[in-house]
Amino acid sequence: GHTYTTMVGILGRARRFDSINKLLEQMVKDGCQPNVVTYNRLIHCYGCANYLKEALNVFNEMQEVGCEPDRVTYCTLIDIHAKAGFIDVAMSMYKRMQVAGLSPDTFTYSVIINCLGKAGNLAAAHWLFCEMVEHGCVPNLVTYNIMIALQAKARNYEMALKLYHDMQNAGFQPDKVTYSIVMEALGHCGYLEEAESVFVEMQQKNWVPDEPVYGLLVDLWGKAGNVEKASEWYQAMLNAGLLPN
RNA sequence: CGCAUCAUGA
Repeated sequence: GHTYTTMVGILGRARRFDSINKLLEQMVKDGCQPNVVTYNRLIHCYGCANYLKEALNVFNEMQEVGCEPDRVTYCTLIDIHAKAGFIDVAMSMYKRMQVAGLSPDTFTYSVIINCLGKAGNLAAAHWLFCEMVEHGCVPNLVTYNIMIALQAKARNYEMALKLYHDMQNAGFQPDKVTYSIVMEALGHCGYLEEAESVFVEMQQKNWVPDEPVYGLLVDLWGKAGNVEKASEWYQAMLNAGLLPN
């Protein structure tokens, strides 16, 4: 049983779907019933290959043979559908798993929140953020980063900054991504000096700025019409040994 | 019980 499940994982990574199906036949012939993990791996492999319909078929099949989908099954399905842009399917899976008495983990919540936000459904994203807390699922650094980015994109800059502070109160140190999101928000507000001071703070915290961070500053100053500042940051990037994209 | 899903700035 274990060996078969392991093989399904290996073949899945190699995208050998025909071999997988043969293996499953063999497995059943040997009297080994595929278990939840076998199915979960199968669903994940189909999802990665963008065969979402097949993934859903596996989901239905496993229930027909009396194998109850678990938390990972739902998380995987939500994950692959959200990433492929099928938020409606992801959301209905979310509802289904709640009916089954399960709730997503922090990763899965983050994926859904991010996708809802990207689709412009900020209200739903925020609602889900609240719901995950109610379910006792603790937001982590990435979850906060996502929420800050969404608020910033919706131009709710004060809300973004509030979350930025909430995050620190919750005991999370901002990382490179947080700083870059905050800098972008400040820049779009026209607070370019503030954005630069965030850059300084970031370096004080020993974060090494990467190309996107420098690129952001070049872009912000450029859009503000300050060619000197933009060139300055461009030079700083080159001095840091980074190449423009 | 374990194995299996791993998200954010360009």
